Amino acid sequence: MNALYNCISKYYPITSEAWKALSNALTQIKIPRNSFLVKEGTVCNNLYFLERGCLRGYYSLDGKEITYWFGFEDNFVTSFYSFISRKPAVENIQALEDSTLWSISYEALHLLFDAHHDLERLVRIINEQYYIRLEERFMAMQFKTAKERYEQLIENSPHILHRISLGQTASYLGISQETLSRIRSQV
Amino acid sequence: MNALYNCISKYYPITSEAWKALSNALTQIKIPRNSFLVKEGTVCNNLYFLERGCLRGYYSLDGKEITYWFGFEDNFVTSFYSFISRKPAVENIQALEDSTLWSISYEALHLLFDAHHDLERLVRIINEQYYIRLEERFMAMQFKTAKERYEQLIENSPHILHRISLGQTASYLGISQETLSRIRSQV
DNA sequence: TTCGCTTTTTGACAAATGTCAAAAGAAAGG
DNA sequence: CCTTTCTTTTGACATTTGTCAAAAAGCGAA
Repeated sequence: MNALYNCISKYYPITSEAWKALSNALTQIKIPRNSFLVKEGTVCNNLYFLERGCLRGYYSLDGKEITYWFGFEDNFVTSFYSFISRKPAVENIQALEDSTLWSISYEALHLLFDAHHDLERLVRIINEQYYIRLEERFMAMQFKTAKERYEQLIENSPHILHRISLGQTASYLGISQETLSRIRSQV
Repeated sequence: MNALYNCISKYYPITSEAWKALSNALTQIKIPRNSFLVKEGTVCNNLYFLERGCLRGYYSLDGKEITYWFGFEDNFVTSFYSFISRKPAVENIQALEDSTLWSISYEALHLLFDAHHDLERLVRIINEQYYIRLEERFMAMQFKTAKERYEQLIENSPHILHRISLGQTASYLGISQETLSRIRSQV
């Protein structure tokens, strides 16, 4: 639980009462490689913190799997749309490695919000940071060529290249596996 | 100020004290067509609510203006990255029509957060909804063809087509004006 | 209406990327 | 060590989209 504490402290230092309440509400879960944390069509009722391992989020489109996200250590994870709107998820989240997470339910989290203004602030701040990251990715997707996006990935997230297969990385970049293979051989 | 009250009530009904405090912190501003609400290189110190008019956000890239966002009535507006991180904005926000907005400063907003848990919750919830919208646009950009994105725009935001020029709409969709013109003639 | 300006459309061609199929390479299990 | 399976690379070609230039259409002011 230390990793989580350190992680949230970087966003906003909550009081020790708030931390105590939060840690009491958390459950540790371990899932094996290839198993699912979220399945499309079901409501995602939990917010997770990924302590160890690696996950990917993907959509099914015309029989293909399109990866839109990877999660590594110290990432918060959920089907954001489903968790917030309480509607069935349209995407899957799957473990790419054996993974250890901490889990809190929607209900428990919102009870904590009522009791601890602190915690709601923490989540507001984390949300904002995740919004900014998404915005950056959106801009890159709209304005940059495949090659530029690949170079940006090397720059910003080199770990992806080591832990993720080419096909899934290509999907994440919004290009075909063959195109990524060719870009890579140019550099 | 009614429009704002109605708008936020749809997200989360705040107490009348919180509303009183909020409305006291707001300033009305009116800006003429073509003037700037945010200029790149400057820190955006305010969060705005657009009561009447129309705005666009754009980047300058290789001498071209790339529009990434339009705002209409009942939208919250700011350079999110700049407002949150307190760093200079990389984009511009410009009025496309004479516009009326309500403005609150970063400092005032955060003082209100301290005093009214309510208001912080409201903003958390609004942020979450805006996150979901961005996520949807991101998915469309990654997975859909220009034509599909255009059809989705007709479906979701037909008002854009009436109030925005073709060139700016094309930029918003991430395609060239010529391509959009050709797509339009096919349908 | 007519002139001048802006926006939209069209054509010709180039560049980027996708698709399909096959070959090469790497990894895992017996 | 060999076989099987999965991943990556390569080739040939199709499709999508971009770029540049010019024509056409729309629009406001005199």
